Amino acid sequence: MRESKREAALEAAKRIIQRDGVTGLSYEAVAAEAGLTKGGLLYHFPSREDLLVALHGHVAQRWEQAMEAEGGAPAAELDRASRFGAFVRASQYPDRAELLLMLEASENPVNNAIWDDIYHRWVDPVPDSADASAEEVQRFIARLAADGLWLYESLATEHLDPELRRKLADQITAWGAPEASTD
Amino acid sequence: MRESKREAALEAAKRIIQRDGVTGLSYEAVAAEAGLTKGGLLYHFPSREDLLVALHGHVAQRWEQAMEAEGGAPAAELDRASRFGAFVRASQYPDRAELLLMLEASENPVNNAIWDDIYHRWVDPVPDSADASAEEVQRFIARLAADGLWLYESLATEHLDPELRRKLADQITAWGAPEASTD
DNA sequence: CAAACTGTACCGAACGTACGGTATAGTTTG
DNA sequence: CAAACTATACCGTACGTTCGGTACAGTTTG
Repeated sequence: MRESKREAALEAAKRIIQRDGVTGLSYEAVAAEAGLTKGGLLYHFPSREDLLVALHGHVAQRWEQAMEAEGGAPAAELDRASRFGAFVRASQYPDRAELLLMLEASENPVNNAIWDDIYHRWVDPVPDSADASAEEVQRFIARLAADGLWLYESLATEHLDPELRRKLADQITAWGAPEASTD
Repeated sequence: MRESKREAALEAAKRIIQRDGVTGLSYEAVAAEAGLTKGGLLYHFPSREDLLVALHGHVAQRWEQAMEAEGGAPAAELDRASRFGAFVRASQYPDRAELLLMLEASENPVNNAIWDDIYHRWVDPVPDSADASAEEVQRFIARLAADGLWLYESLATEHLDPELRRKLADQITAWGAPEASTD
């Protein structure tokens, strides 16, 4: 048991957030869920803030791992089309905890940076409004559609039919990679 | 005639949620913001749950009013293209409180119904996966892109350039209404 | 007509509990 | 041995909720 229930605590914290939202995240709840005591938790995370920061890192890392699994490689090793394809495919399987945490992060620069880093690795920067070509606009809209799919699946009580979901992902991917123009 | 502070309290609650999230919504905070006392608030909203339900209704109504303003008429009086156009244009100006509340609602059937009603009035139903035509898929993706735009503007620290934002909205609207251009 | 009564809209203080955090002493495990 | 815990007790505060009271407009009734 040496070397830590820390990971277990973070996984438990993630489950609690999925179930009860960020408000439900208390030391006692996490301790009960993870099978350790409040004292043990406080040993790893001296304050609730510390727990939250660690949780952002943990969940964000899992998200990037999911995209890497879809793409078969880290972002840096993929061309733009494959990178975007992995991003879109991963958007089919959202995690409620991700959405809740990203929202929570949007008001906190430190946590926001955690998510921003990953975003910057996987999606193109926002085009300049002045010299935005039709193609750039189309690619950005495809990215927004992927975000929309992700949001939809996060919020909707009833998930989309897997077949339709795949159709949507394929079409969004196609629109996001006009021509075979790689980097 | 003595003025009801009920409406003022709901507006105050909305501001508090925008600023501090749902967690920040306490009787004391709302009372201070709305200029009445905790006791007075309790008179109108006997429990925190009651306050939240009323707030969902209030904010959702404001959202629909924004879409009606964009479309120039209630959803029922608009054809599909104009309806979707109003939906997309309204998506350019998101309200952080809306996102937070929609998220909160997604776990509560009563509150969820409030938002669902409006959604059903303004966007097409999800296509059947079996007989989904390419056009239906395209329209649904356009709707997802509008949601993505809305999410982006809700979360991003830096808002999009208004010119680019308009370009995006126009293009999304065009994709959402293939073969028919009513403007 | 006025006194009594009713309902609505609040105020203000208090209560109980949950929670974040502290403290500390003991126990397992690599 | 030291890191990684367990177990228990405690403190202060924030918050939801209860409750008794106030002010006043309108309605009823002797």
